[in-house]
Amino acid sequence: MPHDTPHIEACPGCQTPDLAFAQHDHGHCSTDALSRAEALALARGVRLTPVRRRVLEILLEEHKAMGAYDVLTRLAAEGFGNQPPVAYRALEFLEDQGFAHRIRRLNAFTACMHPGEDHAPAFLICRVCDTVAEAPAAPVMAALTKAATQSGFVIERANIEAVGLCPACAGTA
Amino acid sequence: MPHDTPHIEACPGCQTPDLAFAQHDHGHCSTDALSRAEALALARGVRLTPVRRRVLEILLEEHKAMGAYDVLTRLAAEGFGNQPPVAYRALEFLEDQGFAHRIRRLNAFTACMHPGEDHAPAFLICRVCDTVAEAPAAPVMAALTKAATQSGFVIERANIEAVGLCPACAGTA
DNA sequence: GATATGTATGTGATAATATAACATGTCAAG
DNA sequence: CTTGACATGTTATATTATCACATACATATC
Repeated sequence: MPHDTPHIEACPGCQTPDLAFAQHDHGHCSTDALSRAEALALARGVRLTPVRRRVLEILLEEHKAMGAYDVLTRLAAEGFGNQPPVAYRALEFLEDQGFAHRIRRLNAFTACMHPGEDHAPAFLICRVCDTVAEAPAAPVMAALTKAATQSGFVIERANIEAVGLCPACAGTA
Repeated sequence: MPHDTPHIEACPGCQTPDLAFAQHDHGHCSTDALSRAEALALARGVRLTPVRRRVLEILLEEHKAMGAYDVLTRLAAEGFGNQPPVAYRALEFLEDQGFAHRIRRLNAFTACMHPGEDHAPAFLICRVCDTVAEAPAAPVMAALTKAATQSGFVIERANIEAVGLCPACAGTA
């Protein structure tokens, strides 16, 4: 494990969804997520190749969601392929591995801030500044699972996305 | 009110998400939703024009989600316009009025089964038979709102969509 | 080291989804 | 009967996503 200092101590803010909205040491935030992804890939025997790694880095630059074509533009500028499948494949890999999430509402992707932590995330999307935060959604999923179970429905995957105003933008308005 | 017999008595199954999954009097189910929409449109002073009404009828035919282009094909065959905006505008109107819902996961639309009831729906999407059910999501929304509020985030709209197996398809497998 | 095998990437083409912009038509108020 | 607001039609185009096939690269085996 590359984490001799527990994540919770190194970056307390990372435990809360406030993180994305508040000022924080984003450098740590992103390098931590990246090193976690690297460790997980190693452990799982999957390859975090240059394109895949670069896409993750790009997604990690900001707490925003990026469209596949935005990612592709960046990749192309850096000498990777410039056709859509290049971006979509890398993004699909990252999503499969839980290193990134797809935000259906935005037709876009965002880096996972807690790779490997087996979380059921809900996304809080600020419609003003476009910041996307992962909120802890265990209680939300529990309620959803309960409702589904009552109908005999078996949930395999769920996406929970909320659009609204982040603290900063709500304050300004 | 066009509902002298309460909906709950006329169609007990309609109060539960089981509805969409179970055998039921779908004729009642759909004419009821349609007449509710008509009444609401009248009350609100908005116009349920021929195209809009027809799109709602089409969506009401089944408990499935339809893509805008599928709707458009049907409209065109019936003498309405055959360009995408025709379908998208009608669908947008229906969604704005709460007569239909957009399922982001499927890039598709489904009729609302409880128009006017001010519900926060969660959708249960069967990946085998494509049935889409509206589950009561008040507890889910409550949990989500709570999580958001703790971060100072103000939710304006949310979409909650789950993919999995409906009772029938889960039984078969 | 040569080579077979699976996986990853590159590329061209195209499919599927969605919107912009503007012209025309319709309805109801004044 | 005209005006203004809303609705529809149509052309064009933007955006998002996938298919199909060729090439390259890693690693396991001989």
